[in-house]
Amino acid sequence: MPELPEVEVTRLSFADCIQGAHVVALHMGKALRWPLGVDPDVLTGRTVQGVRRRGKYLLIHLSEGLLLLHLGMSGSVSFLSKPPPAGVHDHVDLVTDRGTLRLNDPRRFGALVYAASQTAPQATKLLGHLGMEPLSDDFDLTAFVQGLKAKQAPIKQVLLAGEVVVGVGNIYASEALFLAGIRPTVKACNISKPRAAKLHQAVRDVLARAVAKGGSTLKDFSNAYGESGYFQLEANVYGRTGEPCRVCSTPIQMIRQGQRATFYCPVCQKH
DNA sequence: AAAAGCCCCTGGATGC
DNA sequence: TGCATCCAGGGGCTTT
Repeated sequence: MPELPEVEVTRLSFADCIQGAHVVALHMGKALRWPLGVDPDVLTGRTVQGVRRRGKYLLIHLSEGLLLLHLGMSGSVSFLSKPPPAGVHDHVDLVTDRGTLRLNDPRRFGALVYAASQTAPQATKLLGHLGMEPLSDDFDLTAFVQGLKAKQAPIKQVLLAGEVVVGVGNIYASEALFLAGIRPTVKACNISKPRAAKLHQAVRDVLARAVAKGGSTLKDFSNAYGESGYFQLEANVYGRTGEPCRVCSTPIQMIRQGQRATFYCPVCQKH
């Protein structure tokens, strides 16, 4: 999926358009990861009050209740004033009087879930365990260091798990660890405070840069206007197995951690 | 309690 | 060209 930058760019691309709109209908096609959890018809007439983001979830706040939208691995949304007939992978149409928010998701790992409130069980189940927001003031260095101290797992997997910090997906986890000079296999609790501080900064930097570039490292990502950002941001290690490190020319290595690929430079990331 | 594995699903790339 | 295999941005759930 889309990692945090892509989700944030997606949010920015339709939040202003849909704010204040009235829901006309909600059409759900093929099953996504979870059922909506409510009769779609009950949403008709409610007002969209705003779109926020928590981790990789988009929170579409209604005059009553909210919709949790996740793009999964392959989801993208578009906001259309005159939507063409739904294609095979278009699974959600949130029709409003300002336009239709359409979810296209070939792999259907995405989800749209209704929650009566942010503290309702449907919401807390998905959001309750999430860690700090890396691009907000919430991302406190001391709390980050303490969070890492509490984890025995390899740092790459701790970043991915989203319990310490959210939004770092498989690409940016490798990229942030490269920037911080940390080997992905190191136990999180064994990272010294100064090195954790470097990682803290690296996570912020890599995500903020990607947002500024329009969420660009993903090869088939496009925002709600259908504009794509095809590898505008150069990866240092991700997907570069065997290619020379941009700093020291050592071939980049690929390993597997928790059935996900991890890339690193064995020289720049010694431990 | 925490960490590791297991799936969900489809399409594109690669290999024989 | 055709078919089989592998791989992919996530993450909740089940098993160790």
